[in-house]
Amino acid sequence: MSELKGGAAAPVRPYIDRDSDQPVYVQLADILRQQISAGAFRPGEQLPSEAMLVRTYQVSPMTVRRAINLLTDQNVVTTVQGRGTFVKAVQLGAAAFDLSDLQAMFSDDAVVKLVEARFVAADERTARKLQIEVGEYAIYIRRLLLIHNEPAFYHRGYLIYDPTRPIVESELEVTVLKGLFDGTGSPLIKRGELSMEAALLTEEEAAILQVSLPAAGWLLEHRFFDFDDKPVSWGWFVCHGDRFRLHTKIGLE
Amino acid sequence: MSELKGGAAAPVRPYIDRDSDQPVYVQLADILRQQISAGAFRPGEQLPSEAMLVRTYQVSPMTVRRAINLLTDQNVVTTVQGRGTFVKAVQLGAAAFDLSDLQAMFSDDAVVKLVEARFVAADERTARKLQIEVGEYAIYIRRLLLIHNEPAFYHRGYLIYDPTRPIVESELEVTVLKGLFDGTGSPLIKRGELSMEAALLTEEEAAILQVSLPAAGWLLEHRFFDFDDKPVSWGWFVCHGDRFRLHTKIGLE
DNA sequence: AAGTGGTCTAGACCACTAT
DNA sequence: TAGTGGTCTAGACCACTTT
Repeated sequence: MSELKGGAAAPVRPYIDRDSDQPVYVQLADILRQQISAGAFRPGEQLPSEAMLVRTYQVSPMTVRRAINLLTDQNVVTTVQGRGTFVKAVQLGAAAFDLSDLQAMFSDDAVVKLVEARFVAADERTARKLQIEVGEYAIYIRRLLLIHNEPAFYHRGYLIYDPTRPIVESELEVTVLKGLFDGTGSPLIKRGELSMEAALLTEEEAAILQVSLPAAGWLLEHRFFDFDDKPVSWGWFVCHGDRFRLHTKIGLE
Repeated sequence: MSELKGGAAAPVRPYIDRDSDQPVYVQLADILRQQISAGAFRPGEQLPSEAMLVRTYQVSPMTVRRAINLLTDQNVVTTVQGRGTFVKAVQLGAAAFDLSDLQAMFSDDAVVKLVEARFVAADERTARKLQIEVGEYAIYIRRLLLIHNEPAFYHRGYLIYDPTRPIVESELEVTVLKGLFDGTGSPLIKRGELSMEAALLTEEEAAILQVSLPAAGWLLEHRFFDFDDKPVSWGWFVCHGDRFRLHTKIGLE
């Protein structure tokens, strides 16, 4: 009867199913999101008040609150105290690219080949980044990450050399690179700074990645700190531009 | 007495200030985060149970819940029903780069110069992307974004031509580009797909951006959909690799 | 004054995990 | 069985905005 379009049933029904395995607040958020998506509330427009939603859907104020909070977290609506809840317009600046695609590549058929590992005396920049003295020793490592036997990532980095902390040995292993992505890595690391750049590959980088020049690539610079807030490593992942893209979506659906 | 290190006072006190303007749940989350950051709970270790926190800090279960939820949202802890709450290890794969840096550039001293706008017959790829027929007309626009009078972004794109919807005129304006970033843009757009690539600039791109070849740059491809889920535009922002970097942090602090 | 979102309570009940 | 997180209630009180 109410099937306006003769297709599949609507994925979200406009009422709360008390026996569902989905929490009520998730159901309510889904209902509202679906209504916004269908155009019932346009960007800039006001949603029904929380009190109204409480009456409409017969749930407690706290549950409505949680549903609305979900939508604010998802960048779908904004709330203004004393005024109401409003639908947000799509915002390019809110787009976020995460490294899960990269993570997927690592969990694949990945093999790390250690190209070089040696002690080096820190130059001015390295010393500053690792917060050590110029001329102090650090460990310089170069590694190549092969995926399906093809060179995919070239990693160079400096590691703090501290005989009292056995972080160095483990850092050389494959597992650490993987662990960095999936969170099974060293519990000694407290935080990290990352920055990403698009740049021309150097001759060395192109040679080791087996691409011909000129070529563009990603440079992912990273620095990690321990729980004393002291740097433990600084380096770059380099990857040919053709080898991956970052993807994301904004808005609804 | 309890000043172990004779420095500044600790920024977060290990108790709840009922008169603070910060909500209790935020204060509690801060306390726990600070304790984790200080090494009181290491990655993998278990936090005190919620019941324990209720007793310790004299707050209601719901308030503890909100504090813990904050920390899970911030990727600091994970909860496992029936087992407990555990500190997360730093996870590279969870790193997310957002375009707020880019947004900042747009809100600066930005001027859009319309380079070209004309009707084109859609080729196979354009037709597919805009979900129109091959040979149907679309609008092709090229724009240059100047920041402090320097060419910064080169934007090319195809727009749906639909006389019934006056989206075209407004799309040509500066405000739309800005609005896309800050969310004041068209309320007609429901969602978008974005993808980012590192690539060599073409001769045309390099010329218009006034850089010499070879050069590497960012390609930000975007496609936007209206509330009928029909594509309204498809295009790319191109930018010289030196002109910006993406930054982010993972872990605590 | 009336209406809005924001916080917080003090419990109840449930689902899951360990022992 | 005891302990854990997860949901939900039915209100109270507050801060803010609009009329």
